Amino acid sequence: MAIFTAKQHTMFSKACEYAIRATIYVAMRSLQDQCTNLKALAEEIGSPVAFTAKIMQQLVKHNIVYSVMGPTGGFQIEKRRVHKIKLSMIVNAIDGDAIYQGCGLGLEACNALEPCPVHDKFAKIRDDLKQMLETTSIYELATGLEVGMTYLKR
Amino acid sequence: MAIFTAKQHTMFSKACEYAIRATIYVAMRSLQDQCTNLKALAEEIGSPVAFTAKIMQQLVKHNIVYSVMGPTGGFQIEKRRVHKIKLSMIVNAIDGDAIYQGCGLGLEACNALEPCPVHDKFAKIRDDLKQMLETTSIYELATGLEVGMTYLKR
DNA sequence: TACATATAAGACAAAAAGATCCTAAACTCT
DNA sequence: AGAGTTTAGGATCTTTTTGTCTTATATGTA
Ligand code: FES
Ligand code: FES
Repeated sequence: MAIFTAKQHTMFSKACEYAIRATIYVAMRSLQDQCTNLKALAEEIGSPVAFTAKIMQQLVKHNIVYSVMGPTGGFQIEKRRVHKIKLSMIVNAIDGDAIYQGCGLGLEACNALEPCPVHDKFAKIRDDLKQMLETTSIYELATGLEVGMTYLKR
Repeated sequence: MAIFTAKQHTMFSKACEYAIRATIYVAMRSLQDQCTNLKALAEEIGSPVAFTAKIMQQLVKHNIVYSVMGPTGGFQIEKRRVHKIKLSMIVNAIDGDAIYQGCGLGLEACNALEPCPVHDKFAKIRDDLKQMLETTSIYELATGLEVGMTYLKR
């Protein structure tokens, strides 16, 4: 029937996954005063080039990275801003805030006064996720990548 | 452009949200030795009837609930099984296990030996979520609903 | 200035998710 | 047995997500 087969719902959308990977890579390059062009970026994070272009446009609009057109152009982040960019900013720009603010069972809004059955248990996880996303900077993620301890593709 | 506008990626798919709400409601009714028919169920959890039918079919296939056809028929759970049904069983049946087993950045598989940049921070959240889903029974969620402390729709 | 190269933007296409509809099969009750 | 009710299952439709392609715009260099 092709419905309900081999689904794999993930924490973030594909677009958001690419966005986070892209930002980390651009950040690492930016810390070395290097601009990153689209083709190289997509290659390094293992994402489809044209789709990545769309995502980068969004990140530019949300002031997460800036872009330079023309030869030698590409995407970059001001060095002094790298540590100010948190994961939550990227997730919010691409996926919205439902993952760390919304009701786990999809009710109109999470409301502790009229909680859904999973509210207490879910809110704990969700708040931890929110805390993690809001405190984790791209800087710390980029440095791990720079020293070869972490990977952006398999 | 209609792309990248007002997205709200959630923890679970819509189908999974309905599945969890439905199972909790059917469980509550089952604890009162009552069968629940599709129309009433969809009404109580605020879900589209036909779509809910598809979801219930999946839950039946995965032995989470059983169904009875014909008048006085509907969905039910054996009383003694209610406490054995964990949230993880429903999530796994509908959304798969990626949410609590997969890599947060969408890499082929989560691998601590070749971790993605967010692995350490993400694994902590994900393992807490897994633990929560695997230990939370539908029984405890249904009892809160029964005494009117929790709600399945707004 | 001309040319090459890079991103921006919009249209378009394919696949998956979300939702509906219709017919078949099972069951209850008269 | 027959009528009415309820779930099962397949086909179909719509919307969103994912992804591609083509053209415009900006910029560095000869
Ligand atoms: S009401 Fe559902 S998570 Fe708070
Ligand atoms: S490798 Fe990405 S979460 Fe483990």
